[in-house]
Amino acid sequence: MSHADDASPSDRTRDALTAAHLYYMQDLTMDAIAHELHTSRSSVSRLLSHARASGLVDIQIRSPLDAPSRLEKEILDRFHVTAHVVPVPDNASDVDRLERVALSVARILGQYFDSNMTLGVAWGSTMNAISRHVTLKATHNSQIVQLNGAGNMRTTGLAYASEILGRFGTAFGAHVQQFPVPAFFDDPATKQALWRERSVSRLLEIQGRMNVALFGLGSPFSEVTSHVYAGGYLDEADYASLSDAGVVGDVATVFFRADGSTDGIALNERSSGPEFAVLRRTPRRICVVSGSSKLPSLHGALRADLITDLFLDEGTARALLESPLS
Amino acid sequence: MSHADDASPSDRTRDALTAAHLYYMQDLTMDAIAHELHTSRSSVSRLLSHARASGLVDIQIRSPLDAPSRLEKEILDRFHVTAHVVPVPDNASDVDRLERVALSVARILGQYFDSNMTLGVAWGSTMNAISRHVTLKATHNSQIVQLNGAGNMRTTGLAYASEILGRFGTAFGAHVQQFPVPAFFDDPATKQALWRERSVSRLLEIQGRMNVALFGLGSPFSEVTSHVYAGGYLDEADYASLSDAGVVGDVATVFFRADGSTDGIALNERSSGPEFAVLRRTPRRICVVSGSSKLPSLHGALRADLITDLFLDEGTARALLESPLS
DNA sequence: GGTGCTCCTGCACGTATGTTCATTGACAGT
DNA sequence: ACTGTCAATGAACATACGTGCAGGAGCACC
Repeated sequence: MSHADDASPSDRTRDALTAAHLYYMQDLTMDAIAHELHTSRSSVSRLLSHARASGLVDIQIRSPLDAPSRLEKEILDRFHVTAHVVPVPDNASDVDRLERVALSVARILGQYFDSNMTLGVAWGSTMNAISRHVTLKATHNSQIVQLNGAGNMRTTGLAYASEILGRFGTAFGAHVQQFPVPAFFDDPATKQALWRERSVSRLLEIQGRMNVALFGLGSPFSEVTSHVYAGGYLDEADYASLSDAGVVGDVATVFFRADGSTDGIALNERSSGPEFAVLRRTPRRICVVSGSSKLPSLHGALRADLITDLFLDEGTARALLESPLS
Repeated sequence: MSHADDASPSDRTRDALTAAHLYYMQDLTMDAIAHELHTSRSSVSRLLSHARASGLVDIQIRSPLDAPSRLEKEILDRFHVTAHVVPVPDNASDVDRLERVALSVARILGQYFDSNMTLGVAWGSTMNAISRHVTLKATHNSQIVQLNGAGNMRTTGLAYASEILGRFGTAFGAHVQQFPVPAFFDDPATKQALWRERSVSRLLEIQGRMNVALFGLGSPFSEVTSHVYAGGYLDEADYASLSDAGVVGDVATVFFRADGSTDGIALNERSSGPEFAVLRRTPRRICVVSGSSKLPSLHGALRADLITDLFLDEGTARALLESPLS
């Protein structure tokens, strides 16, 4: 018996594709598919897993526009951002909350990002969680650009940031543009000088043209400190100066006050993050928040008009709406 | 215990939506969802069924553009239409074939049709099969327009056509425009006269502006006769004239020859179907074929440039490619 | 307040699906 | 040719899922 089985390269993909067709479009059982494909049921199960994991099958949830959740509608009315409330039980732990919001975002992100686009991503525990779940989606001529440096006194941060960026990059088949600078410079002058370097200014230009920005929120003075504040990026003096300036949070290591203002916050002069003016020029600015400890920060970010699309867990959404009018 | 259960109208939808989120975006098990929603696992199963059936959950299969099936690519190269090959085992019966192709089309149709659009549909066994499976998709300000009359010597055909059209209409929440005329007039003059009536010309205008046309193929001289030829629409003389004229098939009761031409086919003067010129002005023209008995007809339709998107079963696709160059 | 009706629920069962594990065959290095 | 590595397979098992069924809540009609 002469085997005609030339296991061509993307042969598995081809099979996965027809299996997916048969399963999702024709409602065949895996057993039946196994029979049609002359293989075992287990293999079909695996093929389908593969199909889902590699983005061949795309499952979307489309709210019948007349019925967005009450919370999402109210947030739109009051803050003028498109909210996506992620259902999470109130008794969930903070890590659960983060993980589940991140998973949801990762699944939906593909709807915002496509070929020929540039995605700016920050780093931090939120971004890290998201990056660990992004689902594959093939794109062409697209790139991921790092929004702010991750170096600090102990490390260049390259490994950490590159890990996050890399996951986005491979998921989308996109080119990754790293930003190998410290999160904060010691001397603003150094930043100015470096910003004039062609290698850096090239990257800044890419940032300036990005189509989608994805970021979490930092909240320096909340119980649960974010990655930035735990990682040795700031010293006591820095911290004090933030407190004095009335800072409530940051986006990509750029700080802001409760009213959304940033003027006169000294640390921003030394930050590697994008000026908010740049961010505001980005058509889609996706902010991911989980856990109500970041509420003050979120209020500031909303005031500062940094957000067009907001992902948050149910509890935080409720808390946001219960807080005083703004 | 005071029940706060005010079973609001679209409360079920709301629940279905969160259940879908939890299931498809967060990969929770139905058990876990049941727990979070304070209900039983079975109810969650039903909620999810509901979510899928009512189009809240949308499952798409996206071929990673670099790997369309070999057949689809070859068809594109040779005939310049986007083919969608539906995998069907070669030993499947003709009804199976039709049913499975129809199911696939029904599932994918939502990707072609949206709000503010007009969909023209023909009738016949293929259309009937598709209509029985169309999945819900909410649209606004859209309409379904009947392409050709269905009346014959025995019936107005209204019930039959309206059944088909109606299913599309309810699936998309679209307004249905029926076409209450016979499939074929006895006297061309009657047709001319009627075509000048405002009620009819209004409908013809709608046809002229449709965004998507959906139709099967008729093949008068194949073993398996289509609905048109079995239903008493044509008499012996008509049949003979078609044969004499070298007709190989029809689209919406408008006939054509193997080379795609229609000139001088007398019956067309009496047909209620849209002139091919009208059809060709329609941006998307989706043709559904199952079973290789319709191959000659398909060839003609391709020559006549009636098709932009072609759905067919695997066997027919192979047969199409094996036939002589065209 | 009954009666019949429909719709919804949770249980229990059988089936469909995911996953572990031992086996196999292909391949590269020696 | 031997051997270790690796990916892929199907059998067997454990789990998750769909659905028929009986009971109960709501509601209209007498």
